[in-house]
Amino acid sequence: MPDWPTDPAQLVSAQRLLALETPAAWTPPADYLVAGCWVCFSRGLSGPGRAGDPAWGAAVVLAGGHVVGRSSVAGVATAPYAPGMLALRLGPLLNDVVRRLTPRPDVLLVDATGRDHPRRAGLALHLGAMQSLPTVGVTHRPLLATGTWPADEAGATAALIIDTDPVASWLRSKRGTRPLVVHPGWRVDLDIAVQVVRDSLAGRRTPEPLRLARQSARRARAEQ
DNA sequence: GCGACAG
DNA sequence: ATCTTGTCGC
Repeated sequence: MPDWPTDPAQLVSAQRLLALETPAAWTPPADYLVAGCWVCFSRGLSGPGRAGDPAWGAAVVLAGGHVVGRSSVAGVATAPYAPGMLALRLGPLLNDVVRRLTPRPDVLLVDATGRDHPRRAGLALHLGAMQSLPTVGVTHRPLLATGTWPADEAGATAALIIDTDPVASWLRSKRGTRPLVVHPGWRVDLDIAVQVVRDSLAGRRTPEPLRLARQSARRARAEQ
């Protein structure tokens, strides 16, 4: 496995190569294991931050709605946040958390974009490629893509496009709440990405693997 | 030139 | 991103 890029020029170059790759499409098996990963920072931190910011990462694996594995780690951010460069800030820590995760999930949810990115290679795609793991991105809003919201009905979707390319999808995960953005990641296409997120909702707005990973990361922070 | 900009 | 607080609608 190659090392995680450590400077902006290296990341941009890695993203350009990543965008050209065409790995075999993945489809979920019956009773697949779905994981989520999350990073949280010190309370009160605001703005883009900087390299060395204390950070806590966690990942949770679910099987049929039950937690079957967890990992968490205390570490640091490796760069300030900049749009299109999130992988430089969070990549090494998330890579570490996911590497320690057992059992190995079939698919991983990441709070980041995929093809909705200046070089069509957001962190959800990048993390999956580094881990050889199918990934799905879930964010509150698009990075570059545009599209109107879906109907206010649970499960409704609407296209998010860059130029004419559908790169992500709005998904109304719960009626009466803001829709999520679902991003196909490594080895996952748009329809499968939406299916995986719908499968993991458990009636809430936020997919259960991400909600539990966030909870786990905050718990790790509280123990410091 | 200006604003917007995953987390 | 993170956090609190308040307010509204069911």
